[in-house]
Amino acid sequence: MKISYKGDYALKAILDLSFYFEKPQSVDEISKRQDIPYKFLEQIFLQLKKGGFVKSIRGRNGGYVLAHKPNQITLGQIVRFIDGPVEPISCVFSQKPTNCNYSGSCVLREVFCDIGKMIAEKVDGITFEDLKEKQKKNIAKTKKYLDYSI
Amino acid sequence: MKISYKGDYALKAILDLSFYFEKPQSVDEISKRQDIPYKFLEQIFLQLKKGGFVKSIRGRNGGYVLAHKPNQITLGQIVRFIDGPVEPISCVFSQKPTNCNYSGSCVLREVFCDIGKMIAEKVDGITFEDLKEKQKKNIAKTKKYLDYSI
DNA sequence: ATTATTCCGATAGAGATAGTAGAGTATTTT
DNA sequence: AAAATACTCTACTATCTCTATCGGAATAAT
Repeated sequence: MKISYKGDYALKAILDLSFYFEKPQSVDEISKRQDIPYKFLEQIFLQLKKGGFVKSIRGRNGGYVLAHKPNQITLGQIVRFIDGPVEPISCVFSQKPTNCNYSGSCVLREVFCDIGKMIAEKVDGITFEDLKEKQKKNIAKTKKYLDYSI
Repeated sequence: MKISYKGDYALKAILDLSFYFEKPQSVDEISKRQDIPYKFLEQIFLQLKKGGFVKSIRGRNGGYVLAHKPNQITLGQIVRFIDGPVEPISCVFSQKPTNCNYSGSCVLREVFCDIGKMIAEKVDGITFEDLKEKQKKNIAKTKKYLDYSI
């Protein structure tokens, strides 16, 4: 698993929307709040919409909202959608027969398979509701004021 | 962590050498045994040599040998050397201050930090001695199976 | 001298990454 | 009706990384 800028931005965007479940947020607002290049974020949202993660409201006062509740979207779903499989090497998930000499018994493959499972368990076990709640707590702890009106 | 072909080849090469600790193996032999493009493997060995993982013997009957015993080389060392940090995102390991809005309390960073630690623990806890022994056992099993099938 | 081998620098095509540009469409407000 | 806001869509670019490949020089054994 390697998170690209695009993936990172997508996660931040979804997390941002999680704080405003019902109210559409414009690309411009999110771009500024999360410090993401506007035009890049535009593209990312189009992709996230195609993936069924967000819905758009066009026209003035429009923007994006989550297509599902934050507790129904996992970190893993977004990561996989944007950056592909979370496994560290293709032989773990590809359909093609491995070209290892000891294909059936490749010890390296076994290790990476284990690691892939560990990662998957982690990212599939975290929802954006979890992240949102955790962020709220973190913010309370650091006593930082934030303009999240909920 | 994302393992490239180069990284995969490097791991296979080191594992291969682990079976012949004292006897130099030529790039040609390893290239054939592990099904790795010859010229690519040449480059990889030069890099591994620079990194102090292998030693070379030039000229006829030359080749490469491990610079240390297999139990003193970990999977993590090679992966990091060839493919860089095992952490899934740069904000986890980079020195630069994060450009998160909530830098001190970025929940995404926390998650990826956790994952990075999990991966590091795993790859740093496995030596090529471990892999070698495991492979031996796997081969024995396969052989047994083959004997039965005859 | 011949052969086997490492050493080294250059090149190249394909694809990914991280954007940028600009015109078009939909909706609301005035 | 017009203006303002905001999403939609296609295309483009510049840089980098990945995965090699090529040709030859240096070294050592026979």
